[in-house]
Amino acid sequence: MSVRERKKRQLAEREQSFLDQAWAMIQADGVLNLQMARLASACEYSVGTLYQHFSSKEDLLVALATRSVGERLELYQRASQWQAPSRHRMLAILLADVLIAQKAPEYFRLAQYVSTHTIWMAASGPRREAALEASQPLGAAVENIVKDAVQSGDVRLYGLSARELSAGLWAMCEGMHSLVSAAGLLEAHSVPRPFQLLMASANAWLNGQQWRPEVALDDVAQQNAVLLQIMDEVFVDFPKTACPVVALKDSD
Amino acid sequence: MSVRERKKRQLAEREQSFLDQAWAMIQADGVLNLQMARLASACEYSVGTLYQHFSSKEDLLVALATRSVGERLELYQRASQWQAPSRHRMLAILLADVLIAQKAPEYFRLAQYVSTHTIWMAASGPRREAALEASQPLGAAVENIVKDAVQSGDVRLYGLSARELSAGLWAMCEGMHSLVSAAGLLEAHSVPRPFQLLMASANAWLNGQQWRPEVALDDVAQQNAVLLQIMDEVFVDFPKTACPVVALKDSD
DNA sequence: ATGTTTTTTGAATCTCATTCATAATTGTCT
DNA sequence: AGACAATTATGAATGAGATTCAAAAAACAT
Repeated sequence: MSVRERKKRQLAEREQSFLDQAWAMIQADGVLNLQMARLASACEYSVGTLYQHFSSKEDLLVALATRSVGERLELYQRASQWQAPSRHRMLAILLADVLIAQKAPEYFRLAQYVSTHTIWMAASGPRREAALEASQPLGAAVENIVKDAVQSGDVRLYGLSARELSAGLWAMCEGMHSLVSAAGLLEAHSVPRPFQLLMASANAWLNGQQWRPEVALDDVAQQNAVLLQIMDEVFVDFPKTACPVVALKDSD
Repeated sequence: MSVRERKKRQLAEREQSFLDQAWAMIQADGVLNLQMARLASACEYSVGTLYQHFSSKEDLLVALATRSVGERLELYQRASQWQAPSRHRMLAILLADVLIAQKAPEYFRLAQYVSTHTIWMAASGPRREAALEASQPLGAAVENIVKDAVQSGDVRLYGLSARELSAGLWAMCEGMHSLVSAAGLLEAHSVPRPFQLLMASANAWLNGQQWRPEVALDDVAQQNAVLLQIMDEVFVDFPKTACPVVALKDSD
């Protein structure tokens, strides 16, 4: 019966190669220029075969976004498992997203594009299910931090669930990435260094939740120190120069 | 020379009628099903004429999003000019967006779709400029509140500009609307009543900024009271039943 | 070896956005 | 008014690309 298995595996492999290729093409030319026929022939298959895997282009895009959750998750889990105060771990989650946005701007663009009602609804039902399923571990990683925080008395839930509590920060993070990716918008509103602002704003939110240890809003040095510490201890493999979040007040 | 004037006016009127019709069609069938040819013939003009106004479909969508800023602005200005503590006025801004999202869900979907890198970049440069320009008054309305707040000692800027300070809340608001419009996402993460959560989270952020008068996080009754007051005094013309933000803890 | 089922193929189809040569209208000048 | 020029409007034709599906190939079963 291992024939069945092998078949299935080969199918899955082909699907991955389609996605690999699609990702490469998107990174090179942007989502708008991805063409199904081009993709198929780049993978040395026919369009028909491609359509056996994905019911439509949108379906493929959702699959792609789903798959690339993997890298994000890896960083989230590092943050979640880091031996440090819960508050610092929450900041590490935000920083993870910032680093990804730096490293692969197309990642967030794709995620944003795909979660648009228009595109989202054009994907197949099962594909959407899978995408939601894949995002669960991300939520779980954050939930894990929140639960630790509650347990150690760093924060109180006031009747909310851990997921609900973190949703505010989630929204802030998503929102800032959206604003950033709308070229010119933040500049037009005189908001430079959006990611630094995100971190500062997250600190305000955490303070507002009375998430210990609280940090003085004007103590930029301390806030930066934490971020540098995260870079040193959690995201060592990222160049510190690629971290656009430190130093909100002085220098550049 | 009034001939020139009349011409110009008629041109503008035609453009509006295109946008009116496009908006109606989008509300009925969604962005995905808007067809340029259909739109043109519904307006009793040829496609060519339509293309004299908009360089592409994306261009039209951006124009549409730009125009519908108007209604939003009207609500923002009410919030901005309301005679009430600055903190309440900030909440009124958020509530304005929630009310619009309730009344015309397609508004936020369109805005989100349009601010996608993919669509945004496919619009013409001047159109993008105009869109950014049109969003200025929204920013100004908020900025106005922040400045009042600073003046009356309700909040401190700590070296940020008024716009920068408000960007965190802006991101949170945008982000939550994005999350909401990705069907099933919040449900999958067990986050019901996102708008209530948004308001609660905004309160946390405001507290974190030490924005006076501070509010106890667990005092749901007081938080609700403020929202109801806003509905009563600022958004009287909206049915209170259409306000999905009150009562986070009990009832439904 | 032969028939049957499954997979793959890619040319043909279909849907639209976009263009542009032509027609219609408007404006100008005598 | 009529003749010529400039501007606008038209919609059939074009083009780009997603999607389909009848036919061919491959895999499988007997």
